[in-house]
Amino acid sequence: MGRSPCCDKVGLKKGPWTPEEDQKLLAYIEEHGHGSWRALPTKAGLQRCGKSCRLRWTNYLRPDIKRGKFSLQEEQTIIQLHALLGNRWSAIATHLPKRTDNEIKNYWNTHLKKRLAKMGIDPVTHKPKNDALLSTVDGQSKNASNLSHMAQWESARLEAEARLVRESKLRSHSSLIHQLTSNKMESSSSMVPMPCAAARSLDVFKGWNVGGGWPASKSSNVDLESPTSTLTYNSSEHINVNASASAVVVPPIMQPMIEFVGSSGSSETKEEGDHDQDWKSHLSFTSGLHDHITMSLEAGAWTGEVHDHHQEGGGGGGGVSSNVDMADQEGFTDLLLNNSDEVQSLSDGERRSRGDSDNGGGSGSGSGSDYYEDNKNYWNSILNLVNSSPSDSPMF
DNA sequence: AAGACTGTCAACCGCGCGACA
DNA sequence: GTGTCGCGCGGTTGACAGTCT
Repeated sequence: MGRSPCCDKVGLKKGPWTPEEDQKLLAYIEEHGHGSWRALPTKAGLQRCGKSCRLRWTNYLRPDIKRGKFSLQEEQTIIQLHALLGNRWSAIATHLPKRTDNEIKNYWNTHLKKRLAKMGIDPVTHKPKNDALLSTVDGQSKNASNLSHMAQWESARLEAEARLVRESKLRSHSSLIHQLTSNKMESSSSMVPMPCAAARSLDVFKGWNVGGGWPASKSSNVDLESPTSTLTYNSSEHINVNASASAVVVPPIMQPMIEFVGSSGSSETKEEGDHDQDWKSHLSFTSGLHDHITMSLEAGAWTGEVHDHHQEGGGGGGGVSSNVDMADQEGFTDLLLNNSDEVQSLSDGERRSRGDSDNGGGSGSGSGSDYYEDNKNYWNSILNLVNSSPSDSPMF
């Protein structure tokens, strides 16, 4: 279709890679590492541009790539992270080890997007399509806005994680090559370990969830700076992350001060039913306009309010417990992942009540409540996903 | 059997960003 | 401060295989 050449140089090969080319590239990288991608093709004796080589390596030849069908768990992860991050495939890929961003992107476009659309869920907003209008009515827009703030912050945080993982991968590349050459014949048993940075960054994130949790901001020195990306978290177990350079990209409109107010210090997911009574948490965001927006998750319901930032006190200590009623999550994942035809055959109301049926049943008295419930389940499941570190997850 | 249609996925392209001189 | 280079990301394309008519 008359594409313009990707490289200035004429005579470079394009199109599908031959096994011989693969072998050359593989052999060269195993021996020397990729170094400069631009210089690689000539050194490796390939008639390709460096970009093409890089793509071939990262998307196909790399040894730490898992191919084949996506598991249900992986599908769920992709959907949830996409709700949070949008089309940031590389960031999503960092949470799916052994999957490439290209593969995830393809899978989303060919499978998941269609499935969501088929179910009447907007694959972009991840909301039921007819809720898009409802959401602008009354106070719901406020909630939507608050949730959007959460998403922005989470997005920034996950980007930072992604960067850390990438940097770590670079650092560990030489050891990967070494491992490659020494374990060449051991094939899949010699998988590349998860980069340590991932664990480290997720440790940071566990600060959201760990016992003791996030202390109140003023008394305990919770400090999230942007754009220098210094995150300091002082508590009995001091966690101090200085994600230097540009690791955290916080949207300029939002410099978040996260403040958790919880009644329990337990990090463990409470048994179903417990959380309704004895846990609550607040997520507080401080916007550039000094509005203090508090998201409260009390007794299983999201509420939102805006305070004058300067009048806000320190808040009590204790940890957040962003635990999620697993039944809620199941409702969510059922909706997304189970037999779509069956779900499709249900009316919207039926679908909602199905998804929420585990949640006390009679909550869906009106569309507004439904909206609350939908959002609650949806974001609960996302928070749960993000809160569970890869090391805790069965898939990592 | 053959052509049309659809789904899948590897690969390409353009753009933006960071590093460096 | 500016220009250049190299890299990575996300969007898009096109070849191929499978399915339908």
